[in-house]
Amino acid sequence: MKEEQSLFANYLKSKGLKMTSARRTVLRAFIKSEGHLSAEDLLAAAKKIDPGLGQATVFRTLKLLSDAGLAQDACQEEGPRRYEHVYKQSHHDHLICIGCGKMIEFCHPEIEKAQNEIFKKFGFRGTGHKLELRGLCADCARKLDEENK
Amino acid sequence: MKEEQSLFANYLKSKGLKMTSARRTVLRAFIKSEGHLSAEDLLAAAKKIDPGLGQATVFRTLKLLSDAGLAQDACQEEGPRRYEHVYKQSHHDHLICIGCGKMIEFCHPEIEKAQNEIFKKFGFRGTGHKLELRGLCADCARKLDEENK
DNA sequence: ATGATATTGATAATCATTATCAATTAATTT
DNA sequence: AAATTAATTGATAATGATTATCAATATCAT
Ligand SMILES: [Zn+2]
Ligand SMILES: [Zn+2]
Ligand SMILES: [Zn+2]
Ligand SMILES: [Zn+2]
Repeated sequence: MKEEQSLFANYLKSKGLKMTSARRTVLRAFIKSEGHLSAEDLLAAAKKIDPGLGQATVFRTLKLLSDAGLAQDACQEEGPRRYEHVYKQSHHDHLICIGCGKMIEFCHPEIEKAQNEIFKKFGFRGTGHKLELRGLCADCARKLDEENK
Repeated sequence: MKEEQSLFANYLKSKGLKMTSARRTVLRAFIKSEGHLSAEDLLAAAKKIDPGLGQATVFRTLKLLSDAGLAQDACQEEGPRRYEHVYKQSHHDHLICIGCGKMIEFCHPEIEKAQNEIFKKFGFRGTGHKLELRGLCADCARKLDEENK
């Protein structure tokens, strides 16, 4: 928490940007948050700290947090963009049930390794990736089978 | 081509929907297309066949093609949704340069295999996945290094 | 051909995000 | 500590992509 604070502060200073109370508010709300949250979610959380906060500021600050390496956009389901913590957070990918929306986070080392091979093969300097597996969870698969019976 | 025609016709019939000239136009334009195209792209192509075609129809038909299994949405870069052929097309994933936008399609069997393991591990019935690797191509990496020199 | 129903294109509406801008605030310099 | 400079803010308008609405039209099983 304190660490994320100073990481963000350093980032801002390095870019000639200012640490403001609005940004502190958004950062605090983001740090307290969990999972994948949209700008709207974060605005709601931040307004509990400062009701006067504007929504544009949340969009702007979320982008800064992303540039600063504190946030990254999580799986791109339909709907608004969603962010999650990246600082001190282990990398993971997402498995989503297209029936009920349930989401599972996982990390598969071999996939990660294979991705590096791809980068090398095509002469790329890898910076990241997004992997999203989609399917039916056991419950939803069963339900579907019964319906089609 | 003829095959995609009849696949689509069958899909429509199975859903109680109608094969119309507008849908035939969109399908023809889609079949002739290559790569990843947006609704706007497809509208432009389809208007060359029938200038009176409405854009809403393209959005609607693209969704139908997707439901029918002829199209799927390709990598989700910023901007509008993009579709690509799926019928008789081998599966592939995408490698994108964040510098110049260059995109490479690849398929890595081990990644595919590992994904099936994940599905099994969590009791899912897999239906698909989207993997997007991001990085700098050799050219862009070199340019960046020189700038930061 | 007839009738029931799906479809069309035009248009308005929606949703998420960005741009604009005058007033305010933060960091620097005196 | 005040003045200076430039970035930031919140409100609001604008944008871009997509979806909803609806009266007129086209399709298809009968
Ligand atoms: Zn996650
Ligand atoms: Zn489920
Ligand atoms: Zn592709
Ligand atoms: Zn490049």
